[in-house]
Amino acid sequence: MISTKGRYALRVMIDLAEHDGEEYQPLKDIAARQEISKKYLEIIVKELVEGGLIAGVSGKGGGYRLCRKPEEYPVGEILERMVGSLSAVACLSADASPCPKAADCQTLPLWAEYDKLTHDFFYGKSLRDLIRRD
Amino acid sequence: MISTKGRYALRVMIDLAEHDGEEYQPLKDIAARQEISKKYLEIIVKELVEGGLIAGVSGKGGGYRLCRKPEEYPVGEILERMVGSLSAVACLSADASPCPKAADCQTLPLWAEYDKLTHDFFYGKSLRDLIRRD
DNA sequence: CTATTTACCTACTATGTCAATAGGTAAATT
DNA sequence: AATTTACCTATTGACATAGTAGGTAAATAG
Repeated sequence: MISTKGRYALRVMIDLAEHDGEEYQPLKDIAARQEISKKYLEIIVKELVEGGLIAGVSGKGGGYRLCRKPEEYPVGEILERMVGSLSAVACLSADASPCPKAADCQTLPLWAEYDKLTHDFFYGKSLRDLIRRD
Repeated sequence: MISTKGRYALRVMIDLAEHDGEEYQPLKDIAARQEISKKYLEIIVKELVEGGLIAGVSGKGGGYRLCRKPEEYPVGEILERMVGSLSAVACLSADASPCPKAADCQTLPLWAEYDKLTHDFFYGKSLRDLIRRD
C-alpha cells in the first residue's frame, strides 16, 4: 500500500513539473494548489531535497523547483525514496538480511516476480507522463 | 506491502495443497512444517474458514483441508481475503467512498493501471502453480 | 463413558508506523 | 529593518500488525 507520504510526494513533484522553467515555487502555493497541509508537506519536501530530487531556496522569492527535466524522473525513484522500498515483502527489501530459508521457499519466486513487475512498471513511467497537457 | 498474515495464509494453503486428497491436516502439523506459531496460525485459518477457502473438522482425526482443487484457488483470492484489498491506494479499495477529486486527479490513472496489473498478476496464478513438484 | 485430540472462541498486549501538529530558527530578499 | 521563505526538533493520537494467553466445544478412540 502506497502511503499518503508517497502519494503526496508524487503530487508535489507533478506540481513542480507543471511549473518547470518558472520561478521557485513557495511551499505555501504548492500546498494551496494541492490542498494538502503545508506543515505536513514540509516533512515530505525535506526528504525530497535530501534525496537530491528537488532544490530549495530560502528567503523572499525562494521555494522549490526540480533539478532535472521531468522526463528524467522515474516515478519509481520518487516513490522508493519516500516509502523506502516498493517490495511487496520484507525479505526482498534492499536492506533485508538474507533469509536462511530462501533456497527452498515456495513463495519467494512469486514475490520476486511481482517485485520485478512493480519495479518495471514504476520505473517505466516518468513525471513527464503524469503532467497535465492543456 | 503484503503482511505476514497474508504470507502465512498463502503458505498454509500451499501446505494443504501439497496434502490434497489426504486426511485432514491438524494445525499442529502445519505449524511444525511451516515453522510458524500455531497460536498465530489459529487466527489465520479461522479467517480462511470463514472465507470458505478451507474446511475445518474438530476432534481426533480432525484438522483442515482444501474444499476445492488447487488449480481452482487464485492466489489473489487468498491474499485479498487476508489483507482486505490488493489496491495500492486507499481510494481504489472496494470499500472506499468515491473521491470527489477523482475526475481531475492526475495520479489516479497511474494507480488504476497498477491495480489492474496487480490484480491480473495474482489472479493469474493458482495454488497449483506454487506447489512443489518432486 | 472417559480420555484425548482437535478446532474454535474471547480477550489482551506490545510494538511500530502513519499522519499530522506545534512552535520555533536560519537564510535571503526588498 | 521587515518580510518571506525554507528548515529544524519535538510531540501526539490513531491505528494496524504480530503476536500471546487461557479457555470451551466437538469429535473420536479406547
